[in-house]
Amino acid sequence: MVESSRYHFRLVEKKWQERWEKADAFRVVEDPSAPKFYCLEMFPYPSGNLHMGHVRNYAIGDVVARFYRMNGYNVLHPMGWDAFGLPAENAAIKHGIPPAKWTWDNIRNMRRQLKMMGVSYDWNREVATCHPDYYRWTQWLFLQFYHKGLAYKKRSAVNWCPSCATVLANEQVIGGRCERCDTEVTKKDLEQWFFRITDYAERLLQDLEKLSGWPDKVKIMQENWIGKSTGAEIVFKAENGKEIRVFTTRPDTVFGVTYLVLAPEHPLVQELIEGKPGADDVRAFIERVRVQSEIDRTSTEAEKEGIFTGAYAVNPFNGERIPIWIANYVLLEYGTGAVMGVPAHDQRDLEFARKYGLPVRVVIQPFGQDLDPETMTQAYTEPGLMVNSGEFSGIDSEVALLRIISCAEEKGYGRSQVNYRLRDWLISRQRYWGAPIPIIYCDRCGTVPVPEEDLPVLLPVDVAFEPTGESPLLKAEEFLNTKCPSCGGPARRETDTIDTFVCSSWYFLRYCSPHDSGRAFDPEKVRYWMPVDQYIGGVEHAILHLMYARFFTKVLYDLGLVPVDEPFTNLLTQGMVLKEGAKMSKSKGNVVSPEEIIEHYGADTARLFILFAAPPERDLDWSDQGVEGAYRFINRVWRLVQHVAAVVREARGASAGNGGLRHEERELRRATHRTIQKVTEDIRTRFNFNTAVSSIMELVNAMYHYTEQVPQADWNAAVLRESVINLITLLAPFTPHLTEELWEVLGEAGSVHEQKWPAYDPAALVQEEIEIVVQVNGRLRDRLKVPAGIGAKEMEGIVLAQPRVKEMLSGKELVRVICVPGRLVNLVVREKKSGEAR
RNA sequence: GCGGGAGUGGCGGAAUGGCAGACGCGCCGGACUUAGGAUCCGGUGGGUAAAACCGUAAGGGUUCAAGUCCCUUCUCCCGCACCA
Repeated sequence: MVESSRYHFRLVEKKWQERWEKADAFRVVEDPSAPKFYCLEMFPYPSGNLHMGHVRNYAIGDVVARFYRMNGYNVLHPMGWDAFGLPAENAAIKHGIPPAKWTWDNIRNMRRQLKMMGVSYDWNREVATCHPDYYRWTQWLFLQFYHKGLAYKKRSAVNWCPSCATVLANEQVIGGRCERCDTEVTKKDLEQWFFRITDYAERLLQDLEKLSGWPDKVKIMQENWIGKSTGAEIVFKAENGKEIRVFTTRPDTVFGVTYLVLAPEHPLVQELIEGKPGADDVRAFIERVRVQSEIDRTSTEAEKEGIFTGAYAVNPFNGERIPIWIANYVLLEYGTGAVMGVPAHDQRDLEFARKYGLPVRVVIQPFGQDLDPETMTQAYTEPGLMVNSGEFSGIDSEVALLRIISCAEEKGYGRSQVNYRLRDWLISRQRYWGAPIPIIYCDRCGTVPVPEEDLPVLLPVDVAFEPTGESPLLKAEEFLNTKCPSCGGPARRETDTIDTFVCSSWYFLRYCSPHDSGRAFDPEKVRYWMPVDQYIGGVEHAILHLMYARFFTKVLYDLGLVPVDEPFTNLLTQGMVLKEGAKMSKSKGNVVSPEEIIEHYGADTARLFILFAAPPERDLDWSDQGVEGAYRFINRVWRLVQHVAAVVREARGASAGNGGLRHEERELRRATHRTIQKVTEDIRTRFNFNTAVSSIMELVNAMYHYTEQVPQADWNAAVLRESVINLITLLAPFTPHLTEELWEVLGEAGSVHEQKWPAYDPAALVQEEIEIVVQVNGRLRDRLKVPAGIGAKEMEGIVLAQPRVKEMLSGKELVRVICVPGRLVNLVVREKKSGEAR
């Protein structure tokens, strides 16, 4: 083997990155004559440096993009920056760098790192959400929502992160804590802007069915998040005449109601307790619950606490007078903020009733069993026979449920009702580094949207942006004070900025026409490129980003702005990159820096390792030794090609056929074409890059085997050439620099990345002889070479004729023979019983 | 608690119901070499002298045949979590 054949990855990677850039190799334009493929990876927040999760995400995306490009698709593969957000402000506060500078510096560095990876992006389409050319259109979209009545302002108790000093959307509260900084979230009463995503709850739920290319896991998470429940709203009347609406999924249990419970914040509570003897105690209770943290309040383990208000209501179904309580476990935000207590048929209610000595009444009996309301400890929640329920007694509860709703509708004290857990999307943020909400407040005209021609509402520079809980823009006088677009009088701008999830809800549309200065996106180009054919990113966005992007797409579809109502046809959610079984983090000190790895081993090695180490959906444990392995493999390929390069170059134009080949060459051809088949299927149908790479490794092993076994003078140049050319082509999406260099080494024309993806030759896969397995009672007993393509009967004949098989069968009775053509023969035998022989 | 996913060599991981452990790492041996932490070749689940046999979290079942299908249990991970 040639000695001086070390692969100089540094020189090679740099060389090709420069050439690709110079040639604008991955630029793409609409081409109606070619099938399109939109390959998109979630764009990163420009935190300053790529991390291994990015490397994984973008390595996967690049294989997909390159694969489809080689398969004749016109591939859109863009990259950009989710560039507004809190870290820029926090860094600015800490280091005294303006957020804009910090962000743009980070973008520059991460762009450089991405280019080091050799990812095939069309950099002409790069977008950054913090650029006025971009956020102008984010603001424009806000206005479209506003005009459609989908953006509105309301006062309510909202989630507040004391550390970030801003409000959070419901989705951004994870287990009572801030999604970003893990601080415990509190409630604050504020007037805020919302998007009416609940109007789309049903469609967001229904259309999950269209997403056959999404993992079930993600769809289930969204389904749970939307949280549809069907039931009824029933109106109880309080003694003071006020209506108390309750939502229930079990209207069939309405005759079992023995009390009502309101959320402590329920607007009716104050007037209900007015003048009642225990009013002060109730007020004290409410105060106590209010200061309870969200976590304490909503934890399943938390003690259910309540207090009687002193007031009563009437059950419209049976006229019964029932006490009205308030309790910490009833949430104002869900349903109507009031529930009916049916202790016999709801576990929570039962526990509450037992604690406070409230009566328990059974109204549904299980078939063939008697419930004792005095002693039961488990609520009965299944269907059964209606009892104690007036005219509905004696019928099946599932039937009664519907009749009770009809009855309520007729008499006007209830109706069927669908309720969702999904809340409207709170998009105001009391922070600086975001797109200003394009709204102006005028004393005379009220809330006035900024006219479209006045966009963008520019974010002022030189603002003191320390988080105070109020928007820093309040202190920017020049920004704040403006003229009313309607009457020209003095007016104030809205000072809150837009949640960054809004910015990332439409970036995939902007990529279609990133430089269009007259509109958010060009409908014709969107029509050509959308929807995204393959979206790739972390599962942590399963709810937040992916649901918001779906919502945006649906709204824009309804506005006639885009032709699709789902943005992402196929979704791949990659697993995390771990080190020693734990998430990489600075505090654990187990962070592996992509840039260092690339400098030490090269981008191809980093990419290959990360694709080979685990299937993409699974978590991947970073292994330094595994990286070494990938590095070795790349050098092994390099040496192999160097070794055969002269012969392969000579053989240009020769075509390999099956005729007249010796055994070793037929085997090599077979290995080549089997690999083409395997790699193609692994990439296209399952994204199993790990097994695709392993099969390429097998091909390399087979080629080494050939060059060792057959003396160089006897090498079949055509067969060898076929192998090498295919090897390089198959490997091209994984290790683009190495393969491009080898392509040149072999003197091939053009770029390997412009080659047509190979198709396998079925004839090359044909074997004359195959090995089959002989089993006796399912246990492996022998292996046997038989001619390929023979049928079951012939196989059976050959096997039974084997001396070894005859020996194994002696003294036994052959009961049955199972033949799986091409695979195995299983002989089912049993001991001959002495009596029945012959 | 509810919902989802996963348990396979020393490790990462392969296996349309049909040879468990492909490929890689690690380890062992050989070759080449002044040298090898480079490279090439071979071996490598346990067990045995060799077989037999035992092995895919545990237990049961279906089947000629189960890592794969069904039931029960355990463990771990993820999501939701008083949702009325």
